[in-house]
Amino acid sequence: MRADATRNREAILRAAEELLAAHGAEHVSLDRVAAAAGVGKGTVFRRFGSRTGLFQELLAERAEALARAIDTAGSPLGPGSPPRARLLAFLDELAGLAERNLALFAAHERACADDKYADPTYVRWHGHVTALVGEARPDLDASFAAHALLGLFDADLVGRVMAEGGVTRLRSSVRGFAEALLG
Amino acid sequence: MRADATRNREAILRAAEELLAAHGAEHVSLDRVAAAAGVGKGTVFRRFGSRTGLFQELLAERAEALARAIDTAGSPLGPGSPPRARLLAFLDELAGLAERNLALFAAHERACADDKYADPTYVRWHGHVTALVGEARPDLDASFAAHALLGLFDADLVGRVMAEGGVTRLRSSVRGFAEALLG
DNA sequence: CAGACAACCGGACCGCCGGTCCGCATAGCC
DNA sequence: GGCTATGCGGACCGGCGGTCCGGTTGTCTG
Repeated sequence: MRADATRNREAILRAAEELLAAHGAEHVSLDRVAAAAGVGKGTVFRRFGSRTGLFQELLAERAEALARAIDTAGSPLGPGSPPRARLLAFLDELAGLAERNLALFAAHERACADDKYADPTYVRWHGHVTALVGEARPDLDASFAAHALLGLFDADLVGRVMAEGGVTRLRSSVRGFAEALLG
Repeated sequence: MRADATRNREAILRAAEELLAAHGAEHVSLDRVAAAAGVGKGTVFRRFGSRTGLFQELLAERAEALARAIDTAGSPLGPGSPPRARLLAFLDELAGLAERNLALFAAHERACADDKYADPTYVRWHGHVTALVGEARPDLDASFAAHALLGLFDADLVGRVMAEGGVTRLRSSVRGFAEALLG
C-alpha cells in the first residue's frame, strides 16, 4: 500500500467517526464521509469495499482492546476465570463499549442489516459468549442464548435504557438479566 | 372511504404478501407492490403513508388473532393463568407467528428500523411481556427483559435457528431460554 | 336520471443513496 | 529524470422512498 493510500484510509476512518459523533448514524452517507475526509467517493469504496466494510472496520478498531483482553489471562475477562464471571465481565465491558460508541453501534447495525451474522467482530463475540454459556448452563441452546445476550446491545435498546438511567442503569440491567439467565 | 379505495387497500396488502412470499423481504419495493396490485404508486402512499406504515399494518393484521387471545380468558394465554405460564404460552405463540410470517417479520424489521419501538404491535407486545415479567420476576428490569425476550424473534435469528431445526427447535430454544430466565 | 362535487387515482418527477468506472495524477523505484 | 504500477476523483448509474397534480370516478342530491 502506497503512503498516500494509508493516509487516506486513516482520514476516512477519522472523518466517519467525526460525522457519527456530530450527526448521528442516520445522516452519515458515504458522500459525506468522502467529502469530510477530503477524498473522492471512489477512494472510500476502494479502501473499504462498501458501506458495510467501512463500519465493520471501524467497529473492529474500537473493539480491538476488548478482543485482546478476552484472550489474555489476568483479569476476570481472560481465560482462567470461571465462565460465569468471565461472561458477566464480558457483558459489562460490552456495555461500556456500547455506551462510548453508541452512534457507531447504530451505524454498524444498519450497515450489516443483511447478514449481520457475517460481521467478523460479531462472530468473535458470539463464539466467545457461546462457549461461556455452554460451560455455565449446559442445558441451554448456547448459540441461541449467545445471540440473545448480544442482542441486549442493540443500539436502539441501549440508547433507550441510557436515556433513562445512563450507563449505570444499562450495566445493572444487563447484569441482572444475565444473572437471572445463568441462575 | 370510497368503495374503490377499500378495494385498492386490500389489493395492496395482498400484493405485498404475495411478493414477500415469492421473493424475500429485500426485494419488495413499493413500486413492485404497486405494480403487482395493479395500482399507482401514489395510491400505496395515500393508503399507508409510507413503507413503514404498510408493513406495520400487515403485521397488525397477522397479529390480530394473538392480540385478541391475550385479552380473552380461557387459554394459558389469557388473563387468569399464572404469569409464568402466560408468558411461556405467549412466547410460544410468537414463535409460531414468526415461523408462519418470516418474510413479513424481516420486512417489518427493516421498515421500522428507525424508531422500532414506535410500532403499535411491538408496543402492545412489549407492554404485555413487561407486565408478565414484572409479576414473575420482580427483581428484574422488566421493560429491559421484555425487549430482550422480544428480540428473540429477530427475523435473522429465527431464520437461522429454523434452518437448523425448524420450528420445533425454535420453540424449544425460546422456551428453554425463557424458563432459565424466569428461574 | 343528470349534474356536480369531493374523493381518489396514476405515474411522472424529485433528491438521495450505495456502488461503478475510467481517464488522469503521482509515489516509489531504477 | 524517467517509467510504471498504484491510487485517485468525481461523473455517472440504477433504484429507492416519497411527492404532486391534472385527470377520473364514485357517490350524493334534486
